[in-house]
Amino acid sequence: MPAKTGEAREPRTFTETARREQIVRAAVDTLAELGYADTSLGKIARTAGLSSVGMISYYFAGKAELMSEVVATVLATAEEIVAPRVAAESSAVARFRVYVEASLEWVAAHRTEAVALIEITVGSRRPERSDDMEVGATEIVADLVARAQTELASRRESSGDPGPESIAPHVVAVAVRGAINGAVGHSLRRRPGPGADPELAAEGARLAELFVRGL
Amino acid sequence: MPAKTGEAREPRTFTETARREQIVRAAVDTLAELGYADTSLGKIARTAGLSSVGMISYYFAGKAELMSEVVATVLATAEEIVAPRVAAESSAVARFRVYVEASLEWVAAHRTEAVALIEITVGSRRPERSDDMEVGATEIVADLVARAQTELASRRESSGDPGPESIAPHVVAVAVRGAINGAVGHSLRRRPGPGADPELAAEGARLAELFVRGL
Amino acid sequence: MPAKTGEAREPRTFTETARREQIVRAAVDTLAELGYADTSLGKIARTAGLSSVGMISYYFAGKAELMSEVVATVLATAEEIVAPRVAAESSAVARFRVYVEASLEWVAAHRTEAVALIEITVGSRRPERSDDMEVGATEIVADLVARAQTELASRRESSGDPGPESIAPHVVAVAVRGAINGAVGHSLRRRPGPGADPELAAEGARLAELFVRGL
Amino acid sequence: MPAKTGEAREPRTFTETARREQIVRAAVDTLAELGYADTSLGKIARTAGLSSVGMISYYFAGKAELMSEVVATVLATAEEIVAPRVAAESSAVARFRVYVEASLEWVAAHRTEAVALIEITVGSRRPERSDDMEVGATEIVADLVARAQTELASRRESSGDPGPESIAPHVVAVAVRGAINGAVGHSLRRRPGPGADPELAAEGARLAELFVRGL
DNA sequence: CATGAATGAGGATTCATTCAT
DNA sequence: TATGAATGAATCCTCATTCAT
Repeated sequence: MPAKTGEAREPRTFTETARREQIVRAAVDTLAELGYADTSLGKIARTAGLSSVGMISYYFAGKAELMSEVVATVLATAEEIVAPRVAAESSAVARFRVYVEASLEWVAAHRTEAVALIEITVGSRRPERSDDMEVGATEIVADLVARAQTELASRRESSGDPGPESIAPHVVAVAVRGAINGAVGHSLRRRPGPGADPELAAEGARLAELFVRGL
Repeated sequence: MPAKTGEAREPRTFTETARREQIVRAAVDTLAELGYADTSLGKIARTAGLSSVGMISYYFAGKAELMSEVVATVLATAEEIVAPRVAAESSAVARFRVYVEASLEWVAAHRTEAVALIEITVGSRRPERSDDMEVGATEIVADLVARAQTELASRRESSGDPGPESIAPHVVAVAVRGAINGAVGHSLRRRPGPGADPELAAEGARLAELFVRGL
Repeated sequence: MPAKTGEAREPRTFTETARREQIVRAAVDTLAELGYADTSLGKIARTAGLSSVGMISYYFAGKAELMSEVVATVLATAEEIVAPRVAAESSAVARFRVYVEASLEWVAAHRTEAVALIEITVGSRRPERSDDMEVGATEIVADLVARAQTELASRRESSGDPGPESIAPHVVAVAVRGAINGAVGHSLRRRPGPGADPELAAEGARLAELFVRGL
Repeated sequence: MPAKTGEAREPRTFTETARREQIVRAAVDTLAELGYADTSLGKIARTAGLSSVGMISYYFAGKAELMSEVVATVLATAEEIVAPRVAAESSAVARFRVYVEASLEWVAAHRTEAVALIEITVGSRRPERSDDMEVGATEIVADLVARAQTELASRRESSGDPGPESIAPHVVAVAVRGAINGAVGHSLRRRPGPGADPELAAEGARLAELFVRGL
């Protein structure tokens, strides 16, 4: 009975950690391939090369916990890529631009993970931390947007150009997040199956430019 | 033996049409409430007030056909709203702007249908006409974008202002579609349950402005 | 989706009623043969001669509902036997005596049902109406005891004999119920397997006499 | 490789004995709390604070052996209390009376153990020594009853009072055992959860009086 | 001594579909 | 037209047991 996660941080043995990772990876693949509705523990077990479905139940307290772990794991890898690149920029506008670019690059390189994330977010009604994730992401973007707008406004002010009125950061943030997710879906429709999509990465700069102009 | 297909256009009697509509409506409600994964024919039947599941099987060849019908029906009502408003505009930029506004207005007024649509699109991997729908919608938007960009370019040319380079219409289109769908998801997270979301409608103009600036 | 019982009194078709009875009967037999812990829907289905376990789920909302139905059904047949015989007596002491005798006669003739009842009562922690049943039965007996004691007291009073102090009706009632259930268990240990136990019926009069003396 | 049997009387090391006791205690608690049907080795292990289920399998040959041990252990403690008190009495009637009182006192003080015992006896059909135990107990009581009846008869004879006919000792014994077990069940229904039930102890004298009158 | 890994069977339940009426 | 009966697969999960370390 190892699992039980969420409550206490029990020490994890090596094999347990390895197995959990293996299962999470298989879950990601299965979600991306079949969609949330057709993803069952049995299919995941088969994908993982496990003989019994019970093995998953042995390492995870239930389907919900597995899905939560998938969300947490995938989000962590995404943040690992995006966050430092954003932090490295010195101007607010650059930070916003890099967020969009880096997000699309991550999504291009980890399309499978991105699809899995979206599947869980949309497919599952019970909030398994995935709602929080989209909410959290949107708030982060809204903050980036607000700062970029302030920066732009002060630049214009010094040049005597009033410029157009700012669009509510929150609206821009929702649009940005939607555009990123939409790009993933579009990519999957254009080029089904697993693997990266270089075209997607190339869209990053253009998408960033699109939104920067809109600020 | 009525239904059975979506291909052969058999004449439909009155009660048959009524029943199908009733079932489709129940399917939409159920999808929006429970999500694709938890939507079963049984649940739909209960929502519809039908005592037997067999009734659905009687009018629809299978779950897939019902889902296809849901997609088709919902899409039709959306187009009914958006298309004429777009057509009524005289300039290409106005048409693009109105597309975004009208889309968000429809989505605000028919949130349940919009959610059902997204659920089917994302939740199920078997293409039940919903992929075609998103592909088609994106193409339409791309066309609107391209024409608006041309119009803007010719205006600038006549004023001697070269202006910034245009962003690939296709990229903009994907972003627009994604932003619209994202707004729906966000609205649902912000205000769960059925019913319209006025806040959503109010975002339309701002979202449109955002993208027009980006053109 | 016929079942759903407990909430509304839906009309029952003939086959449905018949099937439910068949399943309840099989459940009683299985409970008596294997004990609560080893009684599964699968075993019940096999006993009932049903090919699929799903059939039970089709007619009962769940295992709990089936168990409740078993309790209700068995209790009803017991009451049908015992209640009128008790009511037919004119004196309170006779009513108490007949309650014990009739109870043991029912238990002797329907040993299987009696065992099933005890199995559910003891084996299941969630109160599926079976706790209420034992509580209710005990209260009824306590009432019979109290009235019989009053009657005996008034008889003694008229003869000038004070007699011994009365034992709390509630204690007697618990003892009576326990003795009846204990007799069932003992009978099963003495003569395992299904079928009636005439010896048990014969014990009724003696058991009744035992408790009447104790009043 | 210690346990493995209940037959061979291998010498037990200290830790082994301690572990077995710990597990048995946990089994008793779990049985009383969840009932036989919901008691699994896993639950017992958790109750015992053991991290692995395998630990139980290491010390007991199987679930059956553990249950047998539970029965044996609990019975031993009960006998330890009841037997000497019975033996201390000089008259047969007093011995019978004290048996009932002491039994209820033990049951009141060790309600958890008593419930566990009943759970195993009733819940499981495979005779795990628990049948023998109830059979044996009944025989002991029957003997006490017979001797008490003889004693009473000889007393009456010397006073010239024929008195009522004796009730078969065996019937009385079954009733007594049933009443004791019934009192436990009733106590649990009245006051769920673990811990002693003083009310139960108080019933002992009244229950004893009830049966003595009946002799 | 003790643990954790692994397995395979069996648990209840839900579901889409077919069929007879 | 419509209903309810029936089926069998598939779902998630729990369990007792065995095994290697």
